[in-house]
Parts: sequence; structure tokens; C-alpha cells
Amino acid sequence: MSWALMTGQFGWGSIDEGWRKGLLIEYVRVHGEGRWNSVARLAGLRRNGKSCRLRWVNYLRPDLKRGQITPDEESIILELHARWGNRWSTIARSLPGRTDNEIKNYWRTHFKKKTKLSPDNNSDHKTKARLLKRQQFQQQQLLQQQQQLLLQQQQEEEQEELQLNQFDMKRIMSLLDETAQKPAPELPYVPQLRQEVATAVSYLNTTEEQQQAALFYPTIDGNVSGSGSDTSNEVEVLWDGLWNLDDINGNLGATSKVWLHSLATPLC
DNA sequence: AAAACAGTCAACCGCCGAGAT
DNA sequence: CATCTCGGCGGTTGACTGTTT
Repeated sequence: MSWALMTGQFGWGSIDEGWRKGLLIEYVRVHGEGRWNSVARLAGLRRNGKSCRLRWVNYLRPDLKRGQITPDEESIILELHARWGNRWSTIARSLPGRTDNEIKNYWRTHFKKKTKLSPDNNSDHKTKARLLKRQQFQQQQLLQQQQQLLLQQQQEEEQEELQLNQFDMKRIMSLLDETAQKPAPELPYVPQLRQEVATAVSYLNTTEEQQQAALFYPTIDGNVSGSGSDTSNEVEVLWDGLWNLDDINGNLGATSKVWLHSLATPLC
């Protein structure tokens, strides 16, 4: 569908609508988004605020991505839809440059039929949808609370960790000093200290990514640890616990973990 | 060639929650 | 506390395009 046809069709086009389109863009550029009713009034547009907002969000925003949905984006859509259902705006937040409307349309045209195969025998479909929506809203709130709690715990643990590391460093340095000054005295066997030194050394030996990952995914008992199957298992348990809160289908594949960050982002 | 059908997508509609009054 | 306004969301519509018969 060409621009000329579309704009003509919906009343945004023709020659004078061309600069009206520019007007809306210019107005938003100067005054920012929001207050859509006054945008419509002050910019002299024939549309109401709602319509202006819609026009901006779905079509005029400069950061919109044009062109076909890529296979990568498609897989994200599929995955997030399996997770969240028809929460298009939430899904759209994980796809920069794509609008909820675009994703919704894409889903309807590409996947709706496949899911429609099962007979639709619910006469009170709208009531059920509303109930589901409410449940999802409650679940989202619960999830947000959990995440906030988790974030708070992480920050506290990081702080604690930082203090411990500084303390360990001092101990290590003083031990080194002592060793240098008094050669060859046998160090007493202190298992806990050895363990801390070993931990510090192994942490320093990991890559930067691993260190960041260790900080981002603290293990359940609060320790920061490097790579290893135990750690990843614990992280999975932790995140799975959160996901299970609103896991509608409960059958996501292993690739789901890849999207943990993007999945969490919209709720932040 | 043209009618019928399917697909696409911007826009509209109605509902809801949040904040202001 | 009740009402109003606004912004955001998801469902739906309808005009147009592309494909098939």
C-alpha cells in the first residue's frame, strides 16, 4: 500500500496533510511526547489526542524500524507470546523499533491460524479474556515485587561482597608483608582463610564477562562464584522460580534462558 | 481479463488504570 | 470519596494489494 494511497485513505495525506504530518513530528520534537490532546489542539491538527498519539507511536516515531520482521525477531515474538500471551506492548519492548501494533498484526497474519485449529467453543470469550487479563496483571505485579526484592538482595550482597573483598585483600597484603619481613616462618593452617584466598584468586583468574555474570547471577547462598555447572544450576532454579509464577504453557525450551534479560526488561 | 479470495496494515473503538480535581 | 480526563492497551475494522482460479 503506497503512502499516497494510505494517507489519502485515512485523511492524513494530500498536499496540505504532508505538512500536517511534519507538524506533528515537529511538535513532538520540540515539546516531547505526552499531552496528546494539547498536541492535537495546539498543532492545529484535525485529529484528537488519541489519534495523534497512535499516529506518532505506530508510524511517525523516528526510531521505528522499517521493513520485514526478521527470523530472529520472529523467534522472539514466538517465545514471548508463549510466555505472555497477547500482551503486545510488553512484547514490543523487547523488540526495539517495532510497535505493538506491528507485532500484533504480524502475529495475526502469520500465527493466528495455526493456533485457531482448536475449536473455539467458549461463548463467553470476552469474560474469560478479561479474567485472564486480570490474572496476568496480578501475576505481573507479583513478579515485579519479586524482582525488586531480588534486585535489593543483589545490591546488598554486592556491597557485602565488596567489603569482604577489601578485607580479604588487606589480609592477603599484610600476610605478604609479614612473609617478606620474616622469611620462612611456617604459616598456621587456617582452612577458612585458605578458602577465601583460593576464592579470591579463582575470581581474579576468571574473565571479565564471567566476573560480571557472577555478580549479576549471585548464587542462592549469596556467594559470588565463577563458572561451573553448580552455579548455573542454581541460577536456573532461581530464575525458573520466577518464571513459573506466570508460566502459561510451561514448555519453553532451553533457549529461553538466553532471553532472560530481555524478558525482564519490560517489567523494569 | 476479471472475479474471488487471502493477506497486510494503519487506524478506530472500547475498556481500564492512574492521577487530578 | 466520587467524578473526570488522559494515556495506554488489546481487539477489531476496512481499504488496499497480491495471488489464484
